[in-house]
Amino acid sequence: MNENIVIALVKTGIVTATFRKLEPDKKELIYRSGLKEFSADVFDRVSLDKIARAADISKGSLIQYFRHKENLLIFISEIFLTEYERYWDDYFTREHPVRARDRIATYLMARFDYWEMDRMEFNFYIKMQYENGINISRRLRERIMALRSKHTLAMIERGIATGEIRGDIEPETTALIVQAISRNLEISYQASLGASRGKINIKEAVERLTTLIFDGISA
Amino acid sequence: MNENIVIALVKTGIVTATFRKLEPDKKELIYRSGLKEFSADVFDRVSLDKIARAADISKGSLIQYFRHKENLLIFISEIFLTEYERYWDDYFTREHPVRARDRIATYLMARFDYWEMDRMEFNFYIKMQYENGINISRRLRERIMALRSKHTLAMIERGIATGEIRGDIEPETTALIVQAISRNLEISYQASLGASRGKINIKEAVERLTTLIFDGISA
Amino acid sequence: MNENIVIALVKTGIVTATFRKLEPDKKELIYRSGLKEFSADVFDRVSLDKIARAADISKGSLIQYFRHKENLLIFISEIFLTEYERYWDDYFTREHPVRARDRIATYLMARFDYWEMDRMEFNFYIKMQYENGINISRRLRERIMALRSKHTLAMIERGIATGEIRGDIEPETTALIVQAISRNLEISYQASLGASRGKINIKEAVERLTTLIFDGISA
Amino acid sequence: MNENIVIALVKTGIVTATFRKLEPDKKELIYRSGLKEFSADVFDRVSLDKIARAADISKGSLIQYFRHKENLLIFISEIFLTEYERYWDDYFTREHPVRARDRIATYLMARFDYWEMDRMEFNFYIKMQYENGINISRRLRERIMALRSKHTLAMIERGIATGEIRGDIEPETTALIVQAISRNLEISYQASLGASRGKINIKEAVERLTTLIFDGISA
DNA sequence: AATGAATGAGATTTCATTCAT
DNA sequence: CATGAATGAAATCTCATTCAT
Repeated sequence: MNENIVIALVKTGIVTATFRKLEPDKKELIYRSGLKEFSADVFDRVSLDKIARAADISKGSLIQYFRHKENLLIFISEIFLTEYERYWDDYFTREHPVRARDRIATYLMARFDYWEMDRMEFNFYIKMQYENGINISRRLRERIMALRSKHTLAMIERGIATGEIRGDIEPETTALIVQAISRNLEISYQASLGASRGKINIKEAVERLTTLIFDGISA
Repeated sequence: MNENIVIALVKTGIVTATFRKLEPDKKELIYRSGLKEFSADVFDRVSLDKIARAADISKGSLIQYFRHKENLLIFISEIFLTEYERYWDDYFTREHPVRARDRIATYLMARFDYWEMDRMEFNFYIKMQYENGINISRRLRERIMALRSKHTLAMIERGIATGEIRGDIEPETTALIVQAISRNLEISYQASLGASRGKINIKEAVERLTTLIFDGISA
Repeated sequence: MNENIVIALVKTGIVTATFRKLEPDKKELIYRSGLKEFSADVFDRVSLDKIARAADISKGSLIQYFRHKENLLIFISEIFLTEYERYWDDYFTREHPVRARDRIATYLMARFDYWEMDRMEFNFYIKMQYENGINISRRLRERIMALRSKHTLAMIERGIATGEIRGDIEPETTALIVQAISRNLEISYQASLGASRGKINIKEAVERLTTLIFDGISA
Repeated sequence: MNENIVIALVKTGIVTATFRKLEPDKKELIYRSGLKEFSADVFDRVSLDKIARAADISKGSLIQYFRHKENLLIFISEIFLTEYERYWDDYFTREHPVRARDRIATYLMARFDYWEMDRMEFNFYIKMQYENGINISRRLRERIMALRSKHTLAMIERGIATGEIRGDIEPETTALIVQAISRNLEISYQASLGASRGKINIKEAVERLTTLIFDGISA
């Protein structure tokens, strides 16, 4: 767990100094326990009792660390988002395929690679897509969306610059296509995880979709 | 309100015979009142009290008609879905543009026309996109998705038959592109309703997106 | 219990219509149970659980009748005050001694007669003298004080008019003497109830004090 | 802070030996911090956390010094009372007006002079007048009352001896008049501090009241 | 059949006190 | 001896569901 984030959260009053002083393992366990519960059900039905029990601490301690339920969710969202951002920072500093087409396909694959690393974070992400009535989740969604827009747009614009992607359409619209398809694929994928027909083959799907995105569906 | 659906719901125990005997107006009012509340907040935070008050019946009656909260949501979902299905049945029996490209653009526009007819149903639909922790909403989403897949697929296959749409890619994959983009547009549109920047111009967006879908993003 | 007060309280949202419809005995029992608990301890330490148990209803019902703890105390205060006011309205419409001195002595005695009728109400009154941190009790104190000021002042002014009471001092100041002494006597009396030395003999005390009030303590 | 009192409190187990060993400044600061909080709100709503923070010690230390919250209040009450007693011991050893009337007026004024010296102690005293549900405050009230009775009684009896105050009434009763009026004045005064109409002019009020006490309200 | 009063499970939150370091 | 983290009892309040009338 990124210590700097925790420090920042102490400053904004989301978590208490007491929490910060916990052993890293404990902090991590609390994060994981919360993540699990918030992945599994709607905000209102997540009970602090259960999270406390899973993290092997008392309800009183949990409330002492975060002061109230909302802060706990904010904390989890922040940790989640930080790790997510770092992953993409790493990703984009690395070298990538030169052809726009391959670059985008690789990016789409990487989206899934990330979730493969941590299934629970994926579930949390999906749940936050659905969660409503709580601003926290909306804010998280927007921040993730903004991050992705930034990346996608950069790729599109570079493609336009190299003459690989058409310039007669606003890059924002073109980016939207990529966004829509990847988001949809994610959700379908998650649904397929629980379904009987078996997992979607992501690699194949990404290849086919990239072809369609680039060449269009026209004959 | 479609009487046959009510009869079917009585059989499956979702609504009681007592409910069926109510005057059509009353049934309709109960449907609308529930729709409104379930559109406005998360399942857990919707209170039967409020719905009953809006429908001008007692909480006791409400529970007597549906036995419990979940059944009320199932009932609403079923009515909602039935109307939705009928709309599309009507739509596809009517004559439509001959070019595949226009046919799909017209279809996308019709998706929004539907919501324009009844804003509350749109809100309910969107909320159900987000609602989770309740299987009902998942089932509703899947059924809507299946319905759309069926329609999209039919259009795609006809396009392949007429040689307008490429046949080298599975029609399911091609359909997925259309699905993803339209779903994304819906959600962006709903977000834009509440935002300050003003409503998205649906007609223009649909045209641009159709172009991209058909011709691809390649230069 | 005065039905009109309950109606008025329903209008201001202090009690619910449901409460109003209860049988008089039940309402009375709830009043008495609350009175008892609020007499016995500070607001924060009074538990709804205990009151509910004493009134032989569920905690849920109690909250349904009053919505929250504060309202319950307001309700009790209002009923208490209404009865108190009615007592004094009755008292002052009756005929009273003609000499100012006797009139005031009789009034002071009546103050104790009232409490003798209902010991629990007396305890509640005393507790409200002490309760703090809650505006309700302050308001109650002020209203009782205002009522007494009105009465005392009227008697003083009449005494001045008949030439029995000195006119060189503002009637408000003179009234203050009577107020201070009666209030003090009340509190001493209540303390003596629990003490070992035995109850104060109110009649004698009132006579002696009236003499001093009128003639002064000078030799 | 009077060391002897602390020693006595150690013996009765109200404070621990550890506390006694603290530097005088620290002890004083703890006293003041507690005084402030207990002046400001009801016992139950005073939090040890806040007192500890104000006294710049840990909550753990606070509890180690006093073992529990009640003891802290007892400690504060004792210190408060000791200072109060010493003030009056000093006061009565000094020379005072020879006329009974002036002696009593001077005494009443001195009551307010005391509070002027330390507004927070005054607030504490007033709060203790109102606090209930805690025996400590009752005991404190009784002891203050007893102290005052003693003083007042002495003045009354001396007045009787010099023939200035009537002897046909028990001195206790006569003393009660003085007590009642001064207590009432104190409470009115404190209320006037927070009110908009401005502070009561104590000197004038005392003069008017003394006149009434001595000469009576008769014309 | 309609009503709405009664219920009680369940959730969050506060904070004195215990206790390990 | 000082510290402050951990605890858990207790309290209010919400609301779906039961059930008597």
